[in-house]
Amino acid sequence: MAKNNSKNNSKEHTRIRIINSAKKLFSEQGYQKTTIVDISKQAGLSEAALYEYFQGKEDLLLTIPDLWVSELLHDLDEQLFGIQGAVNKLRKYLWWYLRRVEQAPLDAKIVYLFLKTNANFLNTEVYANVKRLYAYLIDIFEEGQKNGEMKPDLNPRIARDIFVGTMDHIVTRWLLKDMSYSLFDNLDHTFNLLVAAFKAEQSNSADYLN
Amino acid sequence: MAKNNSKNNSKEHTRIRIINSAKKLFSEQGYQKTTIVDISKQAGLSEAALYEYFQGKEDLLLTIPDLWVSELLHDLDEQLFGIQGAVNKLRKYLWWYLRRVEQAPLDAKIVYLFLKTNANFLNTEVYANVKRLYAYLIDIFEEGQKNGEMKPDLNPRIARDIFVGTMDHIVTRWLLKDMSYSLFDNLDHTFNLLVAAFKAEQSNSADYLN
DNA sequence: ATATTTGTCCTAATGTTATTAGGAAAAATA
DNA sequence: TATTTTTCCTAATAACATTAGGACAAATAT
Repeated sequence: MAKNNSKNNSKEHTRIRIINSAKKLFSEQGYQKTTIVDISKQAGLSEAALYEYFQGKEDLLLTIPDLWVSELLHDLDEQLFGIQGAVNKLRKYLWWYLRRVEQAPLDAKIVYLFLKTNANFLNTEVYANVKRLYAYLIDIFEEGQKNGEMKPDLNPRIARDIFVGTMDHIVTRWLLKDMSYSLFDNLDHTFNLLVAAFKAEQSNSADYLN
Repeated sequence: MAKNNSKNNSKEHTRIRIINSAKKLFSEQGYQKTTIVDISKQAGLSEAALYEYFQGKEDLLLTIPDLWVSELLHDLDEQLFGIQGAVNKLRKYLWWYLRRVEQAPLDAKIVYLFLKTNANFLNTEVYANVKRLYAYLIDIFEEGQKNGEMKPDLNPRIARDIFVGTMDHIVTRWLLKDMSYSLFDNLDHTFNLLVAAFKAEQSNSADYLN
């Protein structure tokens, strides 16, 4: 009844090989232009064998970002742990996220460029996790209101929209331009402008530290 | 040599019929799931006849937003004509753009959800026109700096990124949520936050009127 | 008016690609 | 050693984009 480890490992290993091949090809050539034959060749398998691991091309497309985003979600907790103040948390969030994108551009490309067009996107686990990732921001803005860092009449959801919209825009352009420059260029200036939008007018900046 | 009007008209009419059919089906079912047979049936033609009008499915996909965006570009000049001050222009830009999206949601859906995934997108006329559309914002921010409305050290390109990112985010979510609410909900609050990011600190708000 | 060219459309291929059938070989288990 | 399960393959099948080749009619030329 107990499964043999080596078998398990090799099965898992093959699965990972397929995922990596698909990731590479999707992000290089796009989803449509990548064929199942391409992917299976790259992974060293026949087409049919691939169907033992994935239900089909679409399933494969959805699996890739699923892994990435759920990993991000788990990491975020760790990253924000111990950071004091809403503005500091926001800053960490932005730098952390762009770093993760920089480190996994293939995953990011699939999420940003190919996923939204998929009719099932809204029903996927990825979408749910992306929402959770963004929901953190709402908590941060609410915290900022409580401690006086942020405007008292700030709508946290709208603040989130502005923050996420800007972040997504930066990432999307970087991906479309083939990652030909640093994501962190001018990021300080961008962040300062965003904070100016959210910050309380007469912010006694040390208030929340007491 | 001179062409008959009725013939010309019927040719043009058929072309438009095909475009409208494709627009409807692409935005309802997505690009991938829409077949050439679907489109040609909807337009009352055979598949082969469609190829007299368009080079193929991809050409059809690119033609639709091309028409829309170039129309937008032309309209924008008119809309901003006579509006005084950078903040007022920004406001008009935002309201105008979202209105146009509201009025042509099928075109918007194609631009926002299906176009970016296309490998040729960066080389299309649509992309060039979208860039021009967004470049207007840079002019507006520069004007705002000259007349003291905007922060003197504002980087106009970054301000544009924030503005466009927020706008695109609002539109994208609205499209993904099947246009089930008004694009203008909370728009005032959103706009005020954005302006707070860009505005000069001690803005003597009437300066630029002199 | 008749012949010829051009424009519009069709049915029937063709070729690519995702997916499935059916079974062989190997590995695990009894 | 026999049997079941896993993993993989070759060879269909089916959906679809695109093309061939020609019919028919409208426009134009003679």
